[in-house]
Amino acid sequence: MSDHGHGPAGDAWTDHAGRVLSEAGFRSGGARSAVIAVLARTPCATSAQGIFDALREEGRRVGIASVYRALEQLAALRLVTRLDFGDGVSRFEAADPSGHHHHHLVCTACGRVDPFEDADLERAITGTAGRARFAVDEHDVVLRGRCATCVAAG
Amino acid sequence: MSDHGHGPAGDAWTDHAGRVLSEAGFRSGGARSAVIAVLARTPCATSAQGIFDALREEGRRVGIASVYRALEQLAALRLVTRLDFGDGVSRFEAADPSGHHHHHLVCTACGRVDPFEDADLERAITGTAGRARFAVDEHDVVLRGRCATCVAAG
DNA sequence: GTTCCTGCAAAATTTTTGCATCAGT
DNA sequence: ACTGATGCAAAAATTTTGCAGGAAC
Repeated sequence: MSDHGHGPAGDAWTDHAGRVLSEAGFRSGGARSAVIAVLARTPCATSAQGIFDALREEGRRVGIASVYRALEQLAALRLVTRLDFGDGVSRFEAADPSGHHHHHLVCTACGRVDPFEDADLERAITGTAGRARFAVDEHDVVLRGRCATCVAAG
Repeated sequence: MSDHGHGPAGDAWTDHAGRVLSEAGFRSGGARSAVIAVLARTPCATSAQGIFDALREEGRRVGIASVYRALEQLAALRLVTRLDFGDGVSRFEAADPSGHHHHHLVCTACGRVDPFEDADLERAITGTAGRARFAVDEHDVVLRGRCATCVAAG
């Protein structure tokens, strides 16, 4: 693969995250940097356990508590988005500082998660949010169904 | 209150649920009936613990395991919708057999959850689902922000 | 009477917290 | 040096499972 190690966020996001963190008064520790590195190269929602496993595989000895702490801080600073697909595990992904984002298709048969983007849907949500009696500043959309592979498998 | 005890689903839903359950070969036990009764009169997403508490308050001695088991069965039969607002607690609400449904506004300040409906949004989702490479049969939308009360409170 | 349902307790899972130690500024 | 960051272990919170007794059919 020529695109090795580059997720949707990539190095630009890594740099951005470091900048925001230091401006917020956080120090640059090893565990959090490692979590950021994994998120930067992960294309879509991963769990805390998934990040922990990835770090262990590359020989990095981190405590899973540090992974959770890092994710919580990153989410508070809006550097990562927290997602819930209803399987009892929180998932996380790097958040583009421009606000550009995608939503998710979840296969109810195999658990596969695919990202998708849809401008019409975003427009509709913007309209809905404008009419709501809440000051909306975030939204999540999850579509559930069967992926092409599972449909083909019967 | 003149509308005492009637949620959005009400008695019609209670009857429908009983019918679907018996057709699916389930017996009519006390715990599950009690869970159904609570769901029928609850206007919007509640947690298993909330249902358990409601039952205890009315003097019904149910095990929380039975609540979870009932909810799982009802969800499998599509009689209830399972929701996740990202706070680590699964929530449930009666599902209208017609497919008519609403989505949710969640206040990030006080935790309040309000339902809303939006035909434009539904249309957009239908369009998105049609273009997806998944066979979509379900969707969830969560809008997060601050409710009027919390906005007013500063 | 058989099989499912229920309640209680125990277990499993995911996430959070306490604390001594290490590292960044 | 001071203070935040980290790893480990213990705790907390939510959900699931095992099992004996009771209820539905």
